[in-house]
Amino acid sequence: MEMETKYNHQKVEENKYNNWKEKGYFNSGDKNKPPFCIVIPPPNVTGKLHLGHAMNVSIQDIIIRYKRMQGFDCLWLPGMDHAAIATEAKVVKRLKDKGIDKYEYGRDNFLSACWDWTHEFGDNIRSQWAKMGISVDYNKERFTLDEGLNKAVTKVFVDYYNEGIIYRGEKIINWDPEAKTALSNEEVIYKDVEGAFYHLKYFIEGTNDYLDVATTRPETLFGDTAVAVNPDDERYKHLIGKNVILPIVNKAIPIIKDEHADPEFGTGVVKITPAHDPNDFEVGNRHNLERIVVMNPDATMNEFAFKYEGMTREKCREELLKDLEQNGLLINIEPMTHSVGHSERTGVMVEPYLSKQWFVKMGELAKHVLETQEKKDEKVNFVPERFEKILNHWMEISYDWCISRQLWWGHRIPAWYKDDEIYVGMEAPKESGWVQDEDVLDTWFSSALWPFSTLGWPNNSEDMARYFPNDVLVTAYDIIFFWVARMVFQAEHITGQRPFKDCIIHGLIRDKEGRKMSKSLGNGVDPMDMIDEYGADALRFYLTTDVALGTDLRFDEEKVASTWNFINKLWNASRFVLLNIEDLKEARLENLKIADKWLLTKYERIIKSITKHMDKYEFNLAGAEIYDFIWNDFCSNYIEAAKFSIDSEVTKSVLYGVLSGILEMLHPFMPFVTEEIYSKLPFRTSDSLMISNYPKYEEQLIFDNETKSVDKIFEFISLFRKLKLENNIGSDFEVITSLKEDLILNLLKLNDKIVTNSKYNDTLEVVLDNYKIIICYDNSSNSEEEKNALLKEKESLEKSITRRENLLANENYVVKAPENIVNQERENLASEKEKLALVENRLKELGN
RNA sequence: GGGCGAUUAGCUCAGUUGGUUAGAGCACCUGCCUUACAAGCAGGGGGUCUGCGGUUCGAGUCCGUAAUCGCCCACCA
Repeated sequence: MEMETKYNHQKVEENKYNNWKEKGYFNSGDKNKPPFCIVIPPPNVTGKLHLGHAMNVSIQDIIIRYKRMQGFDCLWLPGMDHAAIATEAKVVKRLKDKGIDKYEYGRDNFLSACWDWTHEFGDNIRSQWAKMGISVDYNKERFTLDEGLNKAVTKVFVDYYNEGIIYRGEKIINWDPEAKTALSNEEVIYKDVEGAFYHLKYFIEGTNDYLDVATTRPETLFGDTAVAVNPDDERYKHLIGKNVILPIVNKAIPIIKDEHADPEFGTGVVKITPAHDPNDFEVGNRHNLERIVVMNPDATMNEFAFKYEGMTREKCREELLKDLEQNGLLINIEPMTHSVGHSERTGVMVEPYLSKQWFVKMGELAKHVLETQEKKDEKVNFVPERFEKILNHWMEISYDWCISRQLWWGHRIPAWYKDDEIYVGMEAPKESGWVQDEDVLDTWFSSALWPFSTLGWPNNSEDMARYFPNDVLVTAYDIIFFWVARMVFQAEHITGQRPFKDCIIHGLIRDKEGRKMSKSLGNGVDPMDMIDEYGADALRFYLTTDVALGTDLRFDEEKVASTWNFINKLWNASRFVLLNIEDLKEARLENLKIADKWLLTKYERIIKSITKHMDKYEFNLAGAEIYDFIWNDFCSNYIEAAKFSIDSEVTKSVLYGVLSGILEMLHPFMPFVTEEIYSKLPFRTSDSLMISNYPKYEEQLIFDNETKSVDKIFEFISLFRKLKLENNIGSDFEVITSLKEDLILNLLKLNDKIVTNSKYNDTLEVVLDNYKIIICYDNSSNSEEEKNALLKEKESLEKSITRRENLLANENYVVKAPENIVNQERENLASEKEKLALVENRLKELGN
């Protein structure tokens, strides 16, 4: 048995993962066990995993390993997301760097470049998963763009089309001029920007009067087809029905009345650009206004912008303002901050843009979810519960979902056109002349089907029957809108069931100052660096136990280091145990002494409590309790005591039993080091800790009375040490005591210090309940310090006694509080009174 | 404008259904190389739980209210 004195995480974590994998421990499918299933939130194949992923997969692995050890047939299904727009952007850039233009390259070549990218980054992600130690079943790995998922996506599209849930329509959508595609509302991020309110003169036709029209986007005026005033706005009532002359364009457009114009806002007059603003689009519908698109897909101005054609929207604004000013049409510029939508992926300003796209009609789907969430046994249970509100809120406000994307990397829309006809189906129409829609689907459309498409749906697969609905989904709260909401309504409409029973929501990882980690701030931390430095076990334990679920974590490397210390502690405690039980053949919990009973009781209680926490996904609490148990109960108390009886079979058996249990309890959190230590046990029940059993609570190993008295003994030991230290008593002392407890005499190293008559004159009594030791020492220089310590203690005891006496004198308290609480209070009062008496005695001896 | 969360020790965070004198890690102070671990051991100091009001025998915990910070959603011509 050899173990380094210092825990070497690199050595310990090496080679274990592949061994587990090769032995098939990650595989699912044992029909003799009850099923348990989690599907991984598929990471984008765009890059490498960050700390958020590390936290996300750590939580899942903890749950899966815990359930596996409890005898479930666990399927943790891995996979990745093709991430349509994100990946496409990366591949476009990669090609561009090589001097290749996407459109010249062509669709087929481009897609093959995307697949190359996918394989490359897929391998990368898999190797990072391996470093994290996550026990996913690679036999079931899926990709959101693989054949089976494509079939699922197509079927859903076709069915929805036939049900009238999916439709094609011309609407204002969010347009990303960089990626040249439509976006959903969720993919738009609003940022406050310093802009301006440009006040322009719209002359009233045939007069020298003008309306002051304020706009933040003057360049869209080429698409103006009206100006609107509020019907109740007295200032403008007389103008309704007249025309204004559109500046620069010199075209007459009507002044209309519409509720959309807010008399309180700006000048109360609003220009109406139906093709470039969602509100104006609605106004246009109400008044049958023409829709004029004035920009090209790349957000340069088109032919409707006359001489500005070809300019970017920014350049156009600049030039236009100059011209307006020269013509005396610019009244003033009023600086203002307003919020402007930006593309989540490319970061460019989103253009509200009139365009023909495919949409999912949300009304009924959302309503169904809201109804299901009312049903206790059918709803998705959020942990923490408060996040359910986010789901419900999304369902309440949901507008139709724009699902078509003008991209190539993704599921191609199964619609074909021939003249004015549309065909939607699983296969292309047989006749010639049909042309397939060029567009692909929003990446979230396919990931919304993930909980069941990965299990073989729409085929009637065994996996589908066995593992759906999934038991748990784990994700961060920022993804509820994007993904969770869509999985829920898709599953409930398509399968009639919730996608998963429990939805566990964790927080985001920030830097130490609480800022988001980002490339531009340079404050990102690579989980792989942390693993190199402290090991995956330390990182996993830290990420999953430092904060409660749902709360953001401020990443602090020092805490990872301190988790490493904890593992080092476990390592060394194990080293002690293993070095001393090498010859143990079997563990027999017989002839237990009180210290053994004490530890076993604590141990059983920990099992009970940890199990409860694990079942409620309270990993932070489970972590804190096991940490405290190992460090304090097991190491500081039991092992220290065990040193004095290390040759006894009982001690060895208890050390073996409790250490094994500790390894089992800790294994889901830190699989590597626990497996390493487990492999060094003199005998074990299973080849690997991974497939051994999670400890079960055993009532017969609870010894309440012994535990109470040993607790008292440890309390007494602490008191002894404290008083000895407070009174500056070094090693020159003797004791007078009738105590026989080995625990006390051994741990305090008093065996050779017991006398009946001491050579020292000064004494210090250490008393707690029935335990009493008189320390004899030379106090010539210390009496003042002892006196001060005693006075301090006296004061605090008196304070506490008064508090308790008042409490117990309160009849309401005695009558209404539970009996055990009151009794406890009485006991404490009595014991404090005893202590006080002793303190006062001693003070008298010292001459007070 | 609507909603959610947070506010507890110097820092980062726990704190179950209200119940002894509110906990941990790190940092700090004192004393220790005690043969598992000095990345350790034995002790210690440090908090009127953001303010105010209420319910209760009893409030960090429940209710109301105010403040500060953060996030989400909506609006922003």
